[in-house]
Amino acid sequence: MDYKDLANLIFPEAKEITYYEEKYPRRNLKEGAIVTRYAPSPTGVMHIGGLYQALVAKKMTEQTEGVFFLRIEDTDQKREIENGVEGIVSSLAEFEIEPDEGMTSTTESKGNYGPYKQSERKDIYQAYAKYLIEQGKAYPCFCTPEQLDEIRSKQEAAKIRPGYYGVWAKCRNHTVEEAAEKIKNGEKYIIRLKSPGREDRKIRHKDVIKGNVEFPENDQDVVIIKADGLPTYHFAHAVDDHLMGTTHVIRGDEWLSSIPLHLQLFQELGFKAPKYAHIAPIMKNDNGNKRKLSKRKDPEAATSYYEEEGIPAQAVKEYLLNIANSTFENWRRANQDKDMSEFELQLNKMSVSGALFDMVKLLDVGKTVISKYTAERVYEEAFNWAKKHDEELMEMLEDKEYALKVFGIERGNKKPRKDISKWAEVKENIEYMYDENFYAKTQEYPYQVINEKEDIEKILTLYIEKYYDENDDKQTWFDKIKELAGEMGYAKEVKEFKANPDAYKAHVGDVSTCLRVALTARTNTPDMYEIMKVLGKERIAKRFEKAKQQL
RNA sequence: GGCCCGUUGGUCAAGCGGUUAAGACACCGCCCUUUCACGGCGGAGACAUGGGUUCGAUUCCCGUACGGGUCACCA
Repeated sequence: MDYKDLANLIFPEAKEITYYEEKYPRRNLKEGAIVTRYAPSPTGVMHIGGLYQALVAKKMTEQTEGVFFLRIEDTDQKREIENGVEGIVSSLAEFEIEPDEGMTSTTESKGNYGPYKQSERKDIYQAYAKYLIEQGKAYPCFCTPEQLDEIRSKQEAAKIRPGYYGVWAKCRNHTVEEAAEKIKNGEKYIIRLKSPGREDRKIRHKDVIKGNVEFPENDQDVVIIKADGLPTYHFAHAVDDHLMGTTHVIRGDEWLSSIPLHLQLFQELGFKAPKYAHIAPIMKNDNGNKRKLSKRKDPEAATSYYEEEGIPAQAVKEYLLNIANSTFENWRRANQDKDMSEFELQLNKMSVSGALFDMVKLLDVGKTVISKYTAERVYEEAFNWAKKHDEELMEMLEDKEYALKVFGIERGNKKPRKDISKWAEVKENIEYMYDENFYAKTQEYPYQVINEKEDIEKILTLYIEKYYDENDDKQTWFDKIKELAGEMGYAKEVKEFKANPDAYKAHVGDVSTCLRVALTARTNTPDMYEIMKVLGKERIAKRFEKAKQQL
């Protein structure tokens, strides 16, 4: 009996690997094209770190006319959650990160290198495991979990490196006959790699992001096929990425220390190893300690958070791109109207250590992004968001014509206002332009310099009766406020006031503020001329009446 | 604990042996302006630490401290 017989005993049904090698031919792509993937396990909601990886991977393939595919790593049935795949697919879609190949729903996929769900690739893994066994590079292990625990305890007690290797790898030394015997007796087993590595030797490797790294060789006889017949991550990674033609493995840096194992697996299987790019995680400051953004503790760790808050997907992506390559910021400033797909991301310029997530900066990106939108687009997005998350806002926005006027204030010019960073802020931002909300909620008027009852009353009365005309252009409109200021004995020019502060109680700016407060009950609003135009004289007059009553 | 990786202003970060150590966000001041924003100008603020190597170290080497990752029939 030889290895081949043992392999046949273990996997009698498995095909020759040449079958798969021929079924999945090399991809015909142009020189330098990157083939990479996003390969999550469907174990929970999508994480911002996953989105980050997917974004980077997608961009690299776009830039090189390569292929980006979505592979589902569901080899651990215990951890899988319901609708896990659906969640991943829809999250990616929400951020417009469309895979060229791979899963498109829980059950469907596209592309010629599938299945793209590992649980459906069992026969493939087994064929390659069989291939290794035939060559004596893998073997069945009959150790029970209890025995494994025992080994570990001994190792810990003796303060030596834990694991299944060297003299501790009992089943490694079984003869084929012994192994066959045990199998025939019905003993349970898994398949382990017979590692050719030695811990006292080093391997050097160049990671695309981390640069040169050095590790001891892998000497662990890791499990490659589990008791349920499915592969472990490591084995599936090697087989899949070989068959799918992956050129670059872009993944989280928690995998960096698996490099020796993975390289060894590729070596033993006779595959050409891909390039690796290990991305640093996105961190969070937790009482002075840095830690990974956690789904449990940090709401902003879930990609759904951004949709709920109404932070545009584009803002999230631009922020992420900024973390990836800080040169993005400069590029963005120089190319304000270009699509971010034109920015050329460079893997080797990515930071080797994890960046702290900065919500303030994200929101700033959001402001800039939204400030560039047309009123129409702001309306559409805000309305869509409101439909899902804010009924009151949705009702406000039902009158589209009016809403467009409101969103059109100081928008579309060279220096648009940057006052909305996310859709959840819209209501607070425009509320006062809606009479129903305005009258229901306004109790206090924050008058500033001009705050005496008679003065305010007089300003409001004079302004509406004598000065305001809806047909005035902006200059005339403002000149009239100056005239009003003059009539009231205030300085018509701020400069005049500053030059001679004792001659006046206040200046034209203070008059404006007084009007603004009476009109909106705030000190901070966009251009008042435009606001008045939108409201119309009648509504202005009504608001002034209320303001007077409240004095 | 072993093995890896890292450490430039509050945050994100340029930098590759000689720099006044960029820039962005946040902060402060000024200007512009009817106000608020926007914009412009300016300010404060950093190379973790100790040893080497070198004419010269933020940059190279070693140690220390701190942070992160990893040591499963999880990915």
